[in-house]
Amino acid sequence: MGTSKREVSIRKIYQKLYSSLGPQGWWPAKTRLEVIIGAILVQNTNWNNTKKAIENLRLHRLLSLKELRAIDQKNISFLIRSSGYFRMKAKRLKNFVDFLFKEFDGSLNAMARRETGELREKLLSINGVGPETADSILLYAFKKPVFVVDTYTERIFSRHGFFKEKISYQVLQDLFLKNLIADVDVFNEYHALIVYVGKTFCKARNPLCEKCPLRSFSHAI
DNA sequence: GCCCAGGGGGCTC
DNA sequence: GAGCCCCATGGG
Repeated sequence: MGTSKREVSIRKIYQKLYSSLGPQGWWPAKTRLEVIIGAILVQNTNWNNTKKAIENLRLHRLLSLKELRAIDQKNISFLIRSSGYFRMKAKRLKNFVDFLFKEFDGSLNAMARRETGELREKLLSINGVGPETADSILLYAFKKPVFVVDTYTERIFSRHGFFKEKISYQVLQDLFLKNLIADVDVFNEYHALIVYVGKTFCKARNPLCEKCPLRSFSHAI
């Protein structure tokens, strides 16, 4: 399992996915704050239910830092029920807003100017923001060159022989960071394409490998 | 490091 | 209509 072969495959798989599936148009949000809210609400939940919660917040004029700061947590939780774990997630939204006002005077622009590594550490210090959520925010809200890893990434690349045993978030992320040129647009599309393949073909229970664009990569490594 | 709670909505069987 | 899964995380 040579390093060079692995590097080539990481890039070839991206090219294959992009050429067969095209751009995915992520992140589906109108503003930076919407990306952040979506990243928290989508945790362990499908995007459909998350979308309903966001539209509910929009309907109540709550896609605003001022309003989110002012409103009671319980009122938020009622509106985001569809995204599941609604009490927890209302608290997590509040945690982020509190963090932003405490650290950056409520300014996403001020936050965006900080260095990526520092920002990642700060995001991870927020209760309710783990590595995947932090990296999604860095990449999709702040356009920082960070590769987002998720369970689909692990499943797909594990099935294609990149690793045999349980792998840490960091090691999996490094596999991509080391083998790709740091490019926000590529990182954006690659993660989105992986999610699409994971949802559509590489399912946990009934894999549709015969229809997967990556079927010819079954012995990639 | 493992195990469990958080939870609605859609899909499968 | 029961069972499973979904763009995770934190606490014990």
